[in-house]
Amino acid sequence: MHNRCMIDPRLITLRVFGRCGTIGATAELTGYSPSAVSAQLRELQRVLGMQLLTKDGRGVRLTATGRFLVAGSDPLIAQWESLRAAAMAAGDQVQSHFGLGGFSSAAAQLLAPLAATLRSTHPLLEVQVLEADPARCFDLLIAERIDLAVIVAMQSDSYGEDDPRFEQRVLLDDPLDVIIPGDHPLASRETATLEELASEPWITEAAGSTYHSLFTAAFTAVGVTPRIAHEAVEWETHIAFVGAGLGVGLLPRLAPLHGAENVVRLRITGRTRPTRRIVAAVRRGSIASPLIQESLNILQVNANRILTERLEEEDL
Amino acid sequence: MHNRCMIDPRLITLRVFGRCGTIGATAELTGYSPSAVSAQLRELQRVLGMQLLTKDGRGVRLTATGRFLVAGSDPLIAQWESLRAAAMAAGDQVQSHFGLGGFSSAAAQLLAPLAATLRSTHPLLEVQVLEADPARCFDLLIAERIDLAVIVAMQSDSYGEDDPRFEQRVLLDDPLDVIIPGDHPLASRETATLEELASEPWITEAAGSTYHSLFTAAFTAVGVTPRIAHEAVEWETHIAFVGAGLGVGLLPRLAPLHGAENVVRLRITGRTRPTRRIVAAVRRGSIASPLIQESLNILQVNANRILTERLEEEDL
DNA sequence: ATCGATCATGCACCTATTGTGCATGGTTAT
DNA sequence: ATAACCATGCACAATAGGTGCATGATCGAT
Repeated sequence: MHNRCMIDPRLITLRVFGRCGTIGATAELTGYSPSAVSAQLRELQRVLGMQLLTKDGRGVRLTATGRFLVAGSDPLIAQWESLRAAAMAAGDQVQSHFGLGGFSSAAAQLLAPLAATLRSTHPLLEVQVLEADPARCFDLLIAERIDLAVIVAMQSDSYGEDDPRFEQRVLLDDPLDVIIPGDHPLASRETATLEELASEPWITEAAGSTYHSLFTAAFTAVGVTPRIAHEAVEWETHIAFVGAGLGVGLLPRLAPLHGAENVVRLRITGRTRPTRRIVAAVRRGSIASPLIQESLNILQVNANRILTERLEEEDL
Repeated sequence: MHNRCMIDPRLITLRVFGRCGTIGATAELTGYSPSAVSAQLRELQRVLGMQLLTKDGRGVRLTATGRFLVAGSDPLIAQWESLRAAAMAAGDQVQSHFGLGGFSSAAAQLLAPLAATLRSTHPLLEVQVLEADPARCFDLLIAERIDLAVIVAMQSDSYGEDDPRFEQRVLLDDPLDVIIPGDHPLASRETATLEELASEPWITEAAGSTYHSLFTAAFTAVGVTPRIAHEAVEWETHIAFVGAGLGVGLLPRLAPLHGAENVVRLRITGRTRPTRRIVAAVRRGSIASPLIQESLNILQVNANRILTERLEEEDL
């Protein structure tokens, strides 16, 4: 649990606190107890001779100095990651621990094979996979719990493409299919357009969730406002709802149907073909690390394999 | 003893090892025991998954990866120092520990007043002064045992003016006087030239010492080769030798005669007036720190005071 | 060759840093 | 007013990290 190193772990903790703003959340994210986080930050202030935190209501918040330190530590972390990566590459060596993070369908389709491959090619490397949603993946990267995350890119998120803390690389654009009940008028079709389905009752995630913004973006692009009938979190649930005839929904191509009863998957055609962009994210500077490079290659190969399999599928 | 922070202390230890090449010397310099240094470096290799050391005869030496890491850590350290300095300045705060280093006459004339001033202006700052020769001062800076050093600049040394690990600032040029026995024919003079004293038996430090290079440089500048009769380490000893009539010697203006018997101090005039340049050195990046800035100002004020007192003296 | 010096390292042991779990006190929302 | 939440202090436990000494390996000098 304590594989952080080189940069004082208490500074890492401070950075995490800088993100989530409360001791409790910091503890949850870092894997420490709240008392430990509190003690760490107190000790950090003592050793640096800086006041970093102030009481604020029932919580605490960063002082100006604290915010300054958090922001200024970005290049420091990046520099270290970069140095480590270069040293690894120069010495043709590989670290002993490697943390991966990703959301469910990516974890199943991309992360699992990656972990398996790494496990066989580097027998004495302990690979750890954490399933987490994209936002949490970024937090886990900051907390140095994981070293590489596979996530869906989100424009609406607080982590921009050019965040100084991360480097990102597109792996694949995963199209969204539409799933409809088997007894739906369009069920015998192969493809459909969003316009054709505009008046259907839709099943989506709760507002603010990972895919909701993708959902709304897709429909605003075609200029219609879908009627949201039901909300579900897991794809399993989406599928079940559709199977029960409650409505229609979007399902990423990567998410398998598992031969669900009474559910048909249709490709979306027409002007707007919504996709989710799946990217790999690492801490800035670490991208040159041999292990990261190897992982990215494996991911890319898998992503390409998936894409070509789809093409062959379509050729049938 | 363990005020190092933020950058993993084991990396600091590795850097020190990179300089002195042996575990024992590293231990001496860092203040750890040899076992501790050995264990630290072993642990560092484990946690980084890199092989940094190799057996070499009865000792160990850095691998290519190790050297790479040591060299590459320079900017990392500088970046941290810079960040800390900026945060300190931004928050108008001051660290809790401050280490000073310097050689004897600088320690007496410049460092002691500095420490006294800091002690009074920052009552809860613990100031530590280490007397050490210039080369060791640089090592102590690397080892993070001290934060600021007052040293004589040496062109022949392995630490150049532009070393990426340090920043240096000239405090004052301290002229070298000549000291001769009271019964010497020139004893009644106020000044002398090096040429006039070329044939005297000279007292100097051992070859390779801090001042020996200064000594030879002065005489090569005037084109004569002095006869070195005796060697002494401490100025006290130099003075005693001269007082005993064993020869003549050079003595920095900053080093006091303490009313020694039978010794006269003469200013050196003529084409070549040897001086030793006294500079302050800090770890790169830390120069913006408020405490460092304040210290440098105090040092500069003291240096200027010394210079003006000399001018007034000469006016008499 | 032999002996002594020099180095690094392993081991037993000790210390103090740093973690957890629980209780407490202050602060906000219902 | 009461409940929920948040940070923190304290007793206690684990463990990282230190010292000192003994050991083994290598080199230089006699």
